[in-house]
Amino acid sequence: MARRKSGTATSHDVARAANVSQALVSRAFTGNGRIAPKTRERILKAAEAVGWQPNALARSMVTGDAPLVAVITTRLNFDWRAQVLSRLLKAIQEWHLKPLLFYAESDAEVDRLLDEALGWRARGVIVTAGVVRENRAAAIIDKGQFLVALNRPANHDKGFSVATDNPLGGRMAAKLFLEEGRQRLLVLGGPQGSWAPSLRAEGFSQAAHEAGRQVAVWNNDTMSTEAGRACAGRLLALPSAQQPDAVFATNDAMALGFLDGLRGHRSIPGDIALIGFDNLPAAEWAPYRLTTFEQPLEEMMRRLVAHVDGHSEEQPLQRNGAREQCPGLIRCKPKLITRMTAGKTECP
Amino acid sequence: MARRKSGTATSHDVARAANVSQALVSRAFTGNGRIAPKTRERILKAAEAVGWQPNALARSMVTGDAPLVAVITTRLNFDWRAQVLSRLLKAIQEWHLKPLLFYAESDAEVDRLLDEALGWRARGVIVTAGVVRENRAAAIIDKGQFLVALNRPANHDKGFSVATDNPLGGRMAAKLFLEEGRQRLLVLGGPQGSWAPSLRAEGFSQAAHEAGRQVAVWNNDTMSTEAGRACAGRLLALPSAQQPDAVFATNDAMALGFLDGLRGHRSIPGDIALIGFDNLPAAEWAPYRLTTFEQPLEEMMRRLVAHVDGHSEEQPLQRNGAREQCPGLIRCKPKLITRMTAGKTECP
DNA sequence: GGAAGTAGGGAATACGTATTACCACGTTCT
DNA sequence: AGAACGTGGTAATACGTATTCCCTACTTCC
Repeated sequence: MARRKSGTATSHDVARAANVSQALVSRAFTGNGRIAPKTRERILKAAEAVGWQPNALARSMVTGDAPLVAVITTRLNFDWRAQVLSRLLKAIQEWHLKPLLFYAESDAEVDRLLDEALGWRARGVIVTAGVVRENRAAAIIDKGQFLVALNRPANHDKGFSVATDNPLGGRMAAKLFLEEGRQRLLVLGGPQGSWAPSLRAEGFSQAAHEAGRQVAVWNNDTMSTEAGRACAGRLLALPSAQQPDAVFATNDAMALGFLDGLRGHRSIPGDIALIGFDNLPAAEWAPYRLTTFEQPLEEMMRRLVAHVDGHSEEQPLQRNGAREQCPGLIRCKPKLITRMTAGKTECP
Repeated sequence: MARRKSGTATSHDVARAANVSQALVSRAFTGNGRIAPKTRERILKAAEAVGWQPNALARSMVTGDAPLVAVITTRLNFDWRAQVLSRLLKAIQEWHLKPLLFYAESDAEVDRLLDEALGWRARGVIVTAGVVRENRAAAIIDKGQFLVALNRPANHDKGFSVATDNPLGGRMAAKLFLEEGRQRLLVLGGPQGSWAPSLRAEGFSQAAHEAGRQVAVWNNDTMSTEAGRACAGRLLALPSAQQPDAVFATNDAMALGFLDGLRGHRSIPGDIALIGFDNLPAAEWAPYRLTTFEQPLEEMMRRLVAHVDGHSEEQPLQRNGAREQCPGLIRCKPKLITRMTAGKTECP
């Protein structure tokens, strides 16, 4: 199990090479104590020669603070996750923190991974996949670390959750359909108990109900393109009087598959209008031209990292107590990207 | 800068709570020394009560071995990178290592990030983006750490490179076109000096030349869908006598954009056959049905991690000295996925 | 010219854990 | 019964760095 015990140089080696004490080597690299510029220069050169640089582990131990952030993620198969992770990594890097990644195949693994993350004494944990059980959330926060959940509940009073304003997105989609005069509304939802997709569907349904329209909801366990294609088949099998003329897919993957399933059978947006969610790159490709919502990833990451760094004195844009049951929730407004599948005045 | 100095519990606290020495607490968690099962149980319970678990940093320091792997990555915008990273993270996790991610926006940043990675005394570095300069590679390997490059050269005698057999893929594509009787061949290449795309293009050209065919190569700086679409426009503007009837795109992103650019103007594969590389999820979507090469990611990751863990006694499948100038190169065979755009007997 | 102050640098210690050396005690074998 | 041995545990030390406290020598000011 144990590897090399001492192959690498230490600050003492550098000290010896530069004819100074080890303390000075440390000072040369941290810039904390008093040191003459000339000797500092000499030490840096000696370190270069020896091929040494500060051991981040030892440094973290003595300062009692490791510049690490744990990030819980999962398979990057749905593209959206890749978009999130990409910008998250960039934001973390710009904050001069190091992301330690934990890959959770299932929600059940999250607990164990959180424990491992705690073991590294990271500044905190960013959860982009899975569910954080309340007692685990408490364990993290009670130790003074932070907990940030992305598009999911933090499950703790002092937890922090950054999310798109999902209900608002749903309401906006419904509003657009109603303005177009659509009558029979359908939602392609996520799994039972999911957070973001359910809130999108709820917002949509609520706005539709207020306008006196009924809404059908079809839940999907995977939210994949395959699921979207299956929904298209299900729709085509319906008696024509019951067929929806407007569909709100709670993510783009489903919307794209749905479009493919309808291709050749229905005209879009003539027969059926469609709105997605996420604005994946593929949404603007020629065969799709999908009207969808862009989540303000830049803003979300900014707010997230701000909280990470203890700047949690943020003014939450909107807090609402009852419905989403998450005190530390920051919601960012989604932006409608209008393309061909909905919202355009029907062109010749 | 400095955070909490001592908020968290230590093994001494646990020892006190369980009425034992600190050494026993350590033994209870590592299972290394002799300890009575009964007291071990008691200690574990005490730790649970105190809310303590081993400090991975301190542990790494004393054992002289941190179970960390540095991973250099970049923007996950081209989907392919997401596929790679996803499986890489999974493989690393299964190996009980922790991936420390470094995000490089440009090749120039890689040097600095490698230094940071060295600072964490990781077991080694996995490079999936950017270029490793030779002196940096040497710095890593001379310290006894490993260096693995994915689909790029390791730039060091003892470096290790896991890649698809890119030239083979190119040759296979050319062979398929030739069997179909295609006459005018075009390659959508990558940037000047790129590694994998260039090898694919070279393999293709070489096989074509052996059969007496000429090959045009169009280089693309970004290899994005937009670049592919631009190439389609360029092709359509050509005099019809010069228009290619077979195109090998060195990645799927370009192939997909190329298809979109041709849509409505040319019939595929009647007028033009097309082969891509990577087998992105979108390649099998209804509007594309792209014939392409799947890279054996599972195998690549397995070999990669095997090397990471010091099992570098691997028998390289194929080593070739001269052409690719990389002694520790492992090449895995790409797999042709035949769909509509090439290789099918043209169906009614 | 002496006193006060300051800059530069060294010795020692702490961080939290794993591990080695060592000790006490009970067991087994002759 | 005495010796050899195994078991369960403790004290002390090392890992590599940051930091505190202290000392020396040099500057500056009256």
